[in-house]
Amino acid sequence: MRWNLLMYKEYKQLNLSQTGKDVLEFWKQNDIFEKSISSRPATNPYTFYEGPPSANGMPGIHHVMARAIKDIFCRYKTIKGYQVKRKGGWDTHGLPIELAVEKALGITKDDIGKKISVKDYNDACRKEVMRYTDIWNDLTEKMGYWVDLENPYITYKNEYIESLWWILKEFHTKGLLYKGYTVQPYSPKSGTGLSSHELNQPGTYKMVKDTSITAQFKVKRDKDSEFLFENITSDLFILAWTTTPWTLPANCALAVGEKIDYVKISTFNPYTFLPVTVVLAKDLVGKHFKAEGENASFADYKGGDKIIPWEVKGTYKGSEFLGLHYYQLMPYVINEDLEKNAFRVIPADFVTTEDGTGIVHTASVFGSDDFRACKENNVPSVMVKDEFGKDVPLVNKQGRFVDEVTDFAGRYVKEEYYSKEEREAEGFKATDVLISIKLKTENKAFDVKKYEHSYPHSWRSDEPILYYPLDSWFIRTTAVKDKMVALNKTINWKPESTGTGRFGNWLENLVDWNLSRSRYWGTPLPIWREENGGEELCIGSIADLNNEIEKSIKAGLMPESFKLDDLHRPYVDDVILVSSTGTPMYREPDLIDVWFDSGAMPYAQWHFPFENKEAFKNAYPADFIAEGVDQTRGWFFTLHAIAVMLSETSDEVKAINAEVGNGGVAFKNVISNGLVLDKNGNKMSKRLGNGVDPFETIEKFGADAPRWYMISNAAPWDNLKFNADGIDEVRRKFFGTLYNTYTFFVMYANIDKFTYSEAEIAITGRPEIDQWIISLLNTLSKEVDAFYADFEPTKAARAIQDFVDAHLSNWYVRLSRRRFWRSDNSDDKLSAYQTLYTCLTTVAKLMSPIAPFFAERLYTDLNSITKKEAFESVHLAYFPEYHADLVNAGLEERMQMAQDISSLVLSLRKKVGINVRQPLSKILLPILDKKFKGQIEQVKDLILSETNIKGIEYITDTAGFIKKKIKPNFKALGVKVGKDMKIVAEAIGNLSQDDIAKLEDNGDLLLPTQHLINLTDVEIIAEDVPGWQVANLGKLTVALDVTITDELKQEGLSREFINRVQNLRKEKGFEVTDKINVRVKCDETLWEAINNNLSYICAEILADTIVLDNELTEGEPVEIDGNEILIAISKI
RNA sequence: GGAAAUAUAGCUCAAUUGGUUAGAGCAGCACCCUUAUACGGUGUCGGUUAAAGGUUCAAGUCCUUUUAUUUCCA
Repeated sequence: MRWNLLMYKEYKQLNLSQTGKDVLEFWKQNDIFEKSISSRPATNPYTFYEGPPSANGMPGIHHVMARAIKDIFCRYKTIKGYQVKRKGGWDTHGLPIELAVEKALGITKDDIGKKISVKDYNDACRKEVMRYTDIWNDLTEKMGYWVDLENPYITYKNEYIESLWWILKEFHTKGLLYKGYTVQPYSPKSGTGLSSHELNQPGTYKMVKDTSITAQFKVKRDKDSEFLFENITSDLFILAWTTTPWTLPANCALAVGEKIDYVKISTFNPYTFLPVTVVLAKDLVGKHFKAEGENASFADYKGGDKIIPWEVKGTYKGSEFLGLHYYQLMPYVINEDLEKNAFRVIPADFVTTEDGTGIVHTASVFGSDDFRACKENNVPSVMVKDEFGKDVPLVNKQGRFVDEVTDFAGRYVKEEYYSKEEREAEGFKATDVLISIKLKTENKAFDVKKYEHSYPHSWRSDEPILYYPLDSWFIRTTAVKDKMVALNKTINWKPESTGTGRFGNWLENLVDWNLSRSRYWGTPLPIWREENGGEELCIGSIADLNNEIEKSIKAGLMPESFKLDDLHRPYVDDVILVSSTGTPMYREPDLIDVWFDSGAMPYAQWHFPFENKEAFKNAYPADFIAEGVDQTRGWFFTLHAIAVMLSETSDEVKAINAEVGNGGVAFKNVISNGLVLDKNGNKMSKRLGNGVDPFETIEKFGADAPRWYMISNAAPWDNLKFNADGIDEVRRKFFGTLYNTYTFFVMYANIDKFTYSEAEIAITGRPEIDQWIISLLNTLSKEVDAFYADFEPTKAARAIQDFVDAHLSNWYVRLSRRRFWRSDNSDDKLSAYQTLYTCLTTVAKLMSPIAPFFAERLYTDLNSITKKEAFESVHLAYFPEYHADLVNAGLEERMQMAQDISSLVLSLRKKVGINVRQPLSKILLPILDKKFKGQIEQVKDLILSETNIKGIEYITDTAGFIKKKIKPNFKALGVKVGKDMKIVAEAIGNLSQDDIAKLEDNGDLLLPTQHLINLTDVEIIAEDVPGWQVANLGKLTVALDVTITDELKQEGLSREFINRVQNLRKEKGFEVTDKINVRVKCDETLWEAINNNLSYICAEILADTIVLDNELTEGEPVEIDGNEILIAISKI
């Protein structure tokens, strides 16, 4: 490596991995991240919220993706001049952590408090939760994600919890926090609920044989149901099937599918032999009726006959039944509310016609679907009052019927809950069987049989679980539903569909937020209650709590020495408060949903409102957040819900919202990014072993290439199929090209000692090609700015990549190379340096949000020599300004023409087999319109040098030389002729060369179809020049003169010779500035060619002399035009 | 079962928002260029735009139904 302080750094090769490490060190040594914040005015904040990761698992490559997106916009806003503080955070509570600890300690949930104290358990959780912190921090650093890791918020800290309590208290005060129940899997034996995680344990579901009943629900005859009684004489029943007959006393509704077809059938009850008419799903008739009985004689039927006659009396849609009332099947419990609002038909989306009758018996308290359906339709539950006057279900917590169910009082509802002896005793019958017998005799059962199905069992006791209503604390989110929906519409979602669809629909169907979790490691619910549930106190701060504790101590309920240092369980459970009447109040034992922890981070990260009110105000709400789409109902929801509710309940938040002009949202812009799949589109998982290790990837490619690959390949919200080959492609194509461009620049800049110390040459005074690339560069800056601002990083990356590859490297540098070689220090050369320098530094800035390392290296390598800007880092610089006056559309257009024409000429050369080193005399260009010639003349030199052609001739069609083609412009014509398009298009296609000429002369033409068309309705191109080699692209047509004169031939040979000498120079390792002498042994034809172009050749190869030496023996043998020659070169 | 996303060349993506011969890159093949040594150029190979139906003068694009993959919820 040649390197001194005054020279630009040159590298042997592109090594992004090493670059990453070097730049990281540079950032660390110079506190660049801190400076990127401190150098921006605090009065111009841009707020980003970091969704806290949980550090109890290893990070994967998808974390690199998600965090790259966050990083991009933070860096972008920084170089746009905003102060972007980003506080890191850790999500530290929750089930995954508890499970990991249970696994590590070899215990189950049941052992907590027994084999291990809650204290020891929680200490283990506290340790576990930060287990991978170092690895996460390492990744954060290596991937270049700038976030404040020094002062993160941690959700288990007392201050954090205190903020959560404050929020809960605000909600509680306004009646938005209440105790209700949900139906959950419950094990009567162990007396606990089972989490969905526990239900997903292997072996939970087992095949069992249960008694199933198809029950007859008698329809009340009234004006709503009258239509159903048409043409029948018997009583009318709805058939509903259940595998849990014990839930029938609690029946409160029947659910139908609105789109399902149902039939009404007259027949006889098989147990009572009474005539009945029943309703069931059309598709299930075959399961309940024998084909032989259809339309059999009703008169001939005798009770007990095997074949029971039946007849279809009508067909209905489920929707027609909605609102029908029926008589309560087992009327043990009844009250006014039930009388009025229960025992009716409701719609439900879970009804199918796979089993049963297509009508579902619904007992709201014993099924979660049932519960939801009843709630949605405002059907009250069948409940009884307990000793405290509280509503409880018909089955108690031991799994026995309550006294009100007189016939079965005290009986276990499930056979399995009885002991083995009891079940084997003489005359024992399961409760389900007893219920069946009762219903049969009462003409309420249509069918009873054993049914085998899969049913969940408790992994603890191995007995079937019950779905059972359990106490839970809820946040009344439904109270602010409309506001949440309205405010969601003010949020900018990327992509939009997640906001309107997934999130919007979720809000439309909002239910109250179940906050309760029966665990140990989490934020405790700060609610204390009297034992009978009478008085209730919600604590909103540590001070409040201490106050209450003091009262309690005075009342003698707690020891004087008591002091609470940790708000977690078990300590907080030792707190017993005193009610206004002097009775003890105990804490509600639940923890709260961890999602509340993270959703409250805007407030709790600052310990608001206890501290940092200013900091909070300056960072509320977030301008931008980004997480995976799986957070839609997670973090995105909880942030939104808490923010909207606080905007309604909290005076402090209201005041701040008013001050900062916030309508009540927690975030204004949100990207929900997609998943990272493996290269075959499969989900990455530990089991399949197809995960990609982010550390290995970064070690191999550095962080920039993977970041650029992930961002440029697919929009963030599309799933990404991660393929390491794609990273390599990005490295070669984009970074490789940019690196080459830099290398090219510094190679000559170092030779010429270009340090941008000369005065700036006015852009308008620079050559056409410089003005062109500067024009494109400005257009690019504007586009990229708009893309970033619109949260479209993919479009930004693609635009930058296209500029670097197609325009900067393969056109600008390619055509400007000779300007850098010239040994004089003309303005032209200076222009070239200044222009390329500007392009490189500008590109560095534009790409810096996505590829922060390489951009840094590129920028600082250049800027540290020129000192053009005072910034020590590209991330401290500012986004390139857009100069509209430097954008020249006409210039861009004619340069595009030059590129197209060159490409056409090269393709013609290829077609006729004349390579580019052989000069040709001219090309012919048909003139398209008035400005065409002027445009081409300005870029003529570029075309000629690129294609090695001597001249351009323009031709017009006056000689009838050119054959033209005419095409309809459908877009323009469509508006004009509409339905006649077909005939018009055909007529235009049939126009003769003369007609076309007339149209061109007059500006319009009347078609045979009587439509008047003008020049804007069609596109006319010169298609062919008969007798010439011709190529077309769009409107452009190029004809090539393929005649090779002797003079051209000699020139061609000279260029071949130059090429061979240059190859030799390179082989011998000469510097590009070394001068040489050349001796050559060749035939006369070649020598004549060399001699005739001697000065040109010498200049090209930096030779002082070229001599013919037919005695030459050393030298290198090379081949030119089929002849072997010898060339010997030597440095002077 | 509900909601959402996606489906275009072997692979990764475009297609000016409805305008007529659906384009790039990669991979493959052939040739070429280069004092930027692997970036590039020219050509070649590759498509019933997931399927079916509809609206329209005109559909990859709009509508309906279906299929596949994925996610979230139940």
